Amino acid sequence: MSLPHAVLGLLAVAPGTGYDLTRRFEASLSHAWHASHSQIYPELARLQGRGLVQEAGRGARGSRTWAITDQGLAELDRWLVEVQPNRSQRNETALRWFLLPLLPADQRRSALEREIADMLDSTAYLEAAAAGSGEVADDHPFRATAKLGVRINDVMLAWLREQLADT
Amino acid sequence: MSLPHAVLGLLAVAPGTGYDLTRRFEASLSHAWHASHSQIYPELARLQGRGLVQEAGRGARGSRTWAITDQGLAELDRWLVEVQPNRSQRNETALRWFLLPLLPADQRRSALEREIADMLDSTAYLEAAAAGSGEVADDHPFRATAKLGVRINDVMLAWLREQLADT
DNA sequence: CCTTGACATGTAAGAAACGACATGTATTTT
DNA sequence: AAAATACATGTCGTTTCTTACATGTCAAGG
Repeated sequence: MSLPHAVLGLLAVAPGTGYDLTRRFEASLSHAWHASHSQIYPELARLQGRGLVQEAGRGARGSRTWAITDQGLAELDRWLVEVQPNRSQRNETALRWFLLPLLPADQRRSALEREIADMLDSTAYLEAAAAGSGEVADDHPFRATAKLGVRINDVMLAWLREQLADT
Repeated sequence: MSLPHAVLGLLAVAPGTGYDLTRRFEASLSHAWHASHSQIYPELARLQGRGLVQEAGRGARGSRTWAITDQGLAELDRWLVEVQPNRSQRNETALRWFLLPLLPADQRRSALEREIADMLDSTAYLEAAAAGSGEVADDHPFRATAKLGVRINDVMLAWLREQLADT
């Protein structure tokens, strides 16, 4: 169960509201861990109960800004360093690519074309992130990861095009 | 919910028992979709109820061999071609890599070293699969996907080493 | 002969996640 | 001024997943 550590990680970069975290999950973590607001709000309450986050102020529209505590930072470090990683994954795209060879050639081609189109969208998005567009500029700690994403996408795109050529 | 289609996909390659499918999930699908036997047995029963798989014989130790039906193949194709892919993921490794920049340098280095070691193991495994070791030899439909896995691992390994050098 | 390990199938309780419901405020656009 | 959109927080029923429990067979090695 990685949700609490994903939330702690995002709050370690900057404090934020539940709403804000929901968007950051979509924007930065979408290729790693998915969570919706209906998970995030209860998780913030649990983390507060454990003393790992605290309210750092209230704003307009009843918003509550959360910040990670020292205990929370310690827990995040402990998890990253000491806890045995769970390498199991759930990635529907990977499953689909795996099963693609089972399709007849014409259907396989159109499926591959859809995947290529989606991959181009994804790459455009990641390249913007890797360039640091708009965001916190150069101190942005996740720049390197976005660059990795771009490289992986390049490899995947080349593979998809090979598959299409071979079909 | 991709579990039923993952099971159908594996049965489309070759019939098998629940136990056998459990191992094939670990061996072939571990980088795409995780499922344990306690999910697989009930899922086979549900798929049978929908007419998508059928019992293809019984063997020693009370084993039941399952095969995909024509209806099952049709459903699998339909899902691959018509159903809108769900691009959300859950990948703890990706989450960890994403959060790595938050660690102090010395801890980050040791975490990176562990990741590199695990990546080497994974690559060795995938290279064997891509070469078609032991398995169904050249008609093995998932060879191409294993090759993609190897290429992605190469990119990830290079990135990890860069990160380590930069830390 | 006995033990260990791989083969083999299930169930059940609890945790996690999803999708829909529910409500309200502030800002921007028409 | 009104409407639409973005901001904002929550809950609830259902589905899905995990972990542990439970049981039994067959083959190989000591």
